[in-house]
Amino acid sequence: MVGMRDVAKAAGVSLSTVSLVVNNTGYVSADMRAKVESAMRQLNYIPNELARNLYRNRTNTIGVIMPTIAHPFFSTLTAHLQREFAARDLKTLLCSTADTDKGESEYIDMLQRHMMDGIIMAAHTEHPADYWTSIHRPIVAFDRTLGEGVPVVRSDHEQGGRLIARQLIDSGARHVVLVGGPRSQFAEGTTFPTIRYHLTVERLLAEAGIACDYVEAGTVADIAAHEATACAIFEQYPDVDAIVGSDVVASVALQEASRRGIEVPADLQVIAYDGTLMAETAGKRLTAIRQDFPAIAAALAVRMDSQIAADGGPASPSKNDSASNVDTQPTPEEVIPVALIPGETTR
Amino acid sequence: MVGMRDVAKAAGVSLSTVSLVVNNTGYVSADMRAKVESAMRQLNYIPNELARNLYRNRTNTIGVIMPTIAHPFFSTLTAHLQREFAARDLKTLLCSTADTDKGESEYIDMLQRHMMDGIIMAAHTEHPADYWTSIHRPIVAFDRTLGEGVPVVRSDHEQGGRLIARQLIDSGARHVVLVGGPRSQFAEGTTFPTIRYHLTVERLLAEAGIACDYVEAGTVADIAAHEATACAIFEQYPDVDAIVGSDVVASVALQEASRRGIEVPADLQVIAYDGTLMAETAGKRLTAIRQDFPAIAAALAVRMDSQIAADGGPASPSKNDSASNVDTQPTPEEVIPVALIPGETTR
DNA sequence: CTGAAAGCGCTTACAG
DNA sequence: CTGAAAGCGCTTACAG
Repeated sequence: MVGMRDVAKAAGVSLSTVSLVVNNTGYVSADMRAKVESAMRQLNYIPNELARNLYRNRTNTIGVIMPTIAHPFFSTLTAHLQREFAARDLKTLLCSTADTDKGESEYIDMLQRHMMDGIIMAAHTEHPADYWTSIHRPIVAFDRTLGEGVPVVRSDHEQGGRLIARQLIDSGARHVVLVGGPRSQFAEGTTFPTIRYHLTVERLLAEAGIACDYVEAGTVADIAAHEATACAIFEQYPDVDAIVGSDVVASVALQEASRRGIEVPADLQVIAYDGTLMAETAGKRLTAIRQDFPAIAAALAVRMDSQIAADGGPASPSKNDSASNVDTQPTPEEVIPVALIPGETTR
Repeated sequence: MVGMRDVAKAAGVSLSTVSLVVNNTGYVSADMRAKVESAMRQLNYIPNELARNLYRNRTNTIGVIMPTIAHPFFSTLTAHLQREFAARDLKTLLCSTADTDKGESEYIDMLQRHMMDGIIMAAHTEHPADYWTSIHRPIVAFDRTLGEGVPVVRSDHEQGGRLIARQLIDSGARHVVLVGGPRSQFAEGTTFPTIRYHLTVERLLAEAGIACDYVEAGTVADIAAHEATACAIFEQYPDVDAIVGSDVVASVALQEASRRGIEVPADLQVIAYDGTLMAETAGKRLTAIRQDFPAIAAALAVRMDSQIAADGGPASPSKNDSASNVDTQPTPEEVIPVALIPGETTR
């Protein structure tokens, strides 16, 4: 491997001069620069990023922790995140928990060992808040509360709930089935804000006197379970006339309705929550609550910027129980609006 | 940051002893080990991976170059790749060209700068073969030929074509429309083997005297174009009675057929090529040629293993025009069988 | 403006 | 079995 030393020797200059040229830093006379550049070309010199990484204690890599990239929600989110990061010269490392049998802890470990500069946390976690707040490295949460000092970006699920409820009420729905994650996630103080749309829908429908049942699908990574759940709805609630669930659930429910000869939207309305590509490729264009992926990704990246800036900032005075390198402002929570995109599956 | 030096000092031993304990290498007496371990715990020592990376000239990271992770084909492939890599303690770096406006060259550059140990190349490329063969670092191609010394793993698209043709012939199709990438990719010596299934289908249908038209969809990353194309088919070929395209194209075509009141599969058959989750969430379960993602990922990972082993191997004798660190056996091409999964969209 | 030196935090021969 | 030393390939104060 040809290194800076070789270039320096060939150009007849010192190591530091080569470094200055490579990094385009400081002042180097024109002919020095020329000599170095020609030597670099001659030798086909390529700087080794690992050495820089060590010196700077940075990898310019952000990990994205999520259940599985195979789920359209996360692949869409990740695509947008990658765009934001790339614009900042940051790389995107895939950290799927379901695709690898690695838990979040292993990825956090990698963060601690400086294999990444920060982490976007978008998977469910069972860790108590003090686990997350004790990490003292750049973390930004997507759609879940991890404790003081960990900024959160999420969609406005209450608004999503209101939009769904209004649609259902206005169109005269009478028996709504909501499909979502395990009901245990609804506990007070849950880290999992997604379910707020369910709570909002339930409340508003109750006020309007509309029947509303909740059906548990498996966890987000268990896509087969979603399919089974969607089909089972029709057995369990033969008079259902509206189904609300993720894009996957909604698509499969729509397919099953068609199989049973149920008219959509006349006899059954279907609303998808997420609004990924899959909402457009189902049997009909699904009416969907669309999460604003570009805005979410942009907000996450901005938060990450400041977490990283704080991390690189003034070293903490070594009393590691009281001080942190990372921003500990009262947890900022940024809420991104959603929109109801009318499709062919609602009246 | 607490480093090995601090641990050594606290434990009253030398740096190397700490290193031996951390890496669990060589022989360390029990009480030495105990002292070191307690010091590590005390100080909450976490090894800095960057230093190791520099020494070993390795990052244990594989980049996956693809058009966009938002496309179900690539998100599925990537999920499986990540599983294989994780089992080998390798991380997966996302390298989407369409999601970042970065070309493959930028990712290859990162490979050269040792920011990754290897690359899986699964995007289309306009570079001539000598570009790829001149890189001399671990690269494994998925479904495209990049030149001597770059191993290829691909699905058996000829078999896929035969399965499709047989299905269409046996079911009495009379006017088939094939949807695929730009026809220019069909040139002799193309780097893009995917289109072989189109060629096979065309040939077999011609032999059977069945009409077959080819319609160009946009590039794989341009999903909106796929949707438009699928709809346009019905205008352009009113008597079409079978459509073959990617999962996305097939799903949208099926949706459009339903909108037009066309009976599937009685009056129109639809076959999806890929067999991702999306083939299951369309209006009906799509009959699909399923690419064997687990097998593909496994094969890619095995090839990557040996490319990396060769890369770390004996240094080339510095005559960089004749020798390479990387395996230059006659290009191995591994062909993975596909399967036709019957669904509700064929007769 | 340029060069010699120290150092990023670890690992690994090599003596003892 | 343990320690002192050199080194991974670069960067950045610091003298000249």
